[in-house]
Amino acid sequence: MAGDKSLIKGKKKYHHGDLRGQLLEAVRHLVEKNGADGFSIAEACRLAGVSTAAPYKHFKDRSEILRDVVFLAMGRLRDGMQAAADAHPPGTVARIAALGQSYIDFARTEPELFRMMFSQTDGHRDDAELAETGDNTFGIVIGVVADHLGVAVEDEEAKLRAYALWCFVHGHSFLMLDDKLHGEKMIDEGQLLLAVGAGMLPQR
Amino acid sequence: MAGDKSLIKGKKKYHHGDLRGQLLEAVRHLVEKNGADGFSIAEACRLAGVSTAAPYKHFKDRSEILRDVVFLAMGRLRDGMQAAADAHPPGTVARIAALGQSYIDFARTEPELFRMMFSQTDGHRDDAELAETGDNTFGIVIGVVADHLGVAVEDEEAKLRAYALWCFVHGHSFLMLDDKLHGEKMIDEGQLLLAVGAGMLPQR
DNA sequence: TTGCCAATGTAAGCGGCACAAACATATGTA
DNA sequence: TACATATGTTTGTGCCGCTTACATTGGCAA
Repeated sequence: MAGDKSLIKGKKKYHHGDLRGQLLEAVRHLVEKNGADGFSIAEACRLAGVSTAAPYKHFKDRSEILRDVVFLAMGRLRDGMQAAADAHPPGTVARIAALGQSYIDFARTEPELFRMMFSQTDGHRDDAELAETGDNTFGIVIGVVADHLGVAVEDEEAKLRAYALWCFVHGHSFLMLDDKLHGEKMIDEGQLLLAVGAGMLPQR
Repeated sequence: MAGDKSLIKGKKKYHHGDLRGQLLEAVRHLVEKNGADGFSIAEACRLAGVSTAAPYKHFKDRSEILRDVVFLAMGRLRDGMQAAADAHPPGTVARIAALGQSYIDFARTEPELFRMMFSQTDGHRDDAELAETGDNTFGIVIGVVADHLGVAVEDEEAKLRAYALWCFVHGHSFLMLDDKLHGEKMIDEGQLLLAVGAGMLPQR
């Protein structure tokens, strides 16, 4: 019973236990550390303590590993946004702003992963599961915006405004990550979010 | 004189003539064809008809080649935006919208290159020339927005609105490339641009 | 318990790539 | 004409993605 599941140094077991999960975690960690291009499956294998061929028992190829890492991340983004929205009363502008802030915070906290989620130059553009998760997330935004407008979620203007909000928040996230303003503190993110959430830019 | 500079099949010259330019063009072509990850320097060498070691007489490493490709692209984006703005009278909302449309058109026309311009996970975030070109481009936007507001380009609100516009256009460009709306034709891009350019989203 | 099978690991090797010598050829200029 | 320099090739190294053949393990049926 002593040292049952613990991997005592040197006492490696042939079977890993949860290699799949460990690999996904290792890849996520490496992506965040070295960027989406600056890592290799081989390095993740070293982290997990297995041979470089082991991953191919769990994933078809490198692309599939990345897909799963992205899929997990998209789930976390969605859950975080849902929680952020739930922290404010329905119909309020604050609820809309909190949604956007949650999105931006994710980008700031896990920049390389966030970048990878939207840099899918691979074949994942047609992946049904990924698309569904993304749609669910956008659905949250539409719902919150529709609440604020007092219309049904099918309303075209709710969709339009939700999309415009998404564009704004998405664009700001990337420009921020790329430091396109070179650290200029010219914007009050929270205030701008409130204004955009309310449907207009600040007037003079 | 006959066949002076033309590369007659089999009659290869030892010196290439403009390998640097040809490589940049080859890389640009490959990036647009296969995506930012789906190409190799070696493949570009094959296109240019030289050995895989030749590029290192002109570029320090792969990263520097990509930097230059991106730099050229950023120049074209800037010039295109300037031309688009010049096609409309100063102060008009149409001028603002044309700027944004030019940006979006670039993204649509050269999607992979556009993506690469803003996926710099390499060390190019601190590159002075790149930053300057980007600043110049943003300067165009600020100027056009300031004109419309009737204020100086140093005005904080001009900057703020210009940035908000950039965020929106940038975000829409990426979401469009990633097909996040799955082809849903729910937005009238031109109209939305006009509204955002004027400083507010369409009211019911 | 025993015996076998499927799951899951390793070892070795292939081809491709980025990059580094060392060497070859062309070009411009004294 | 001679030489320095720029620009190309050949050859080689090490890493990586991925494959194939083989080893080990755990679970299940008899």
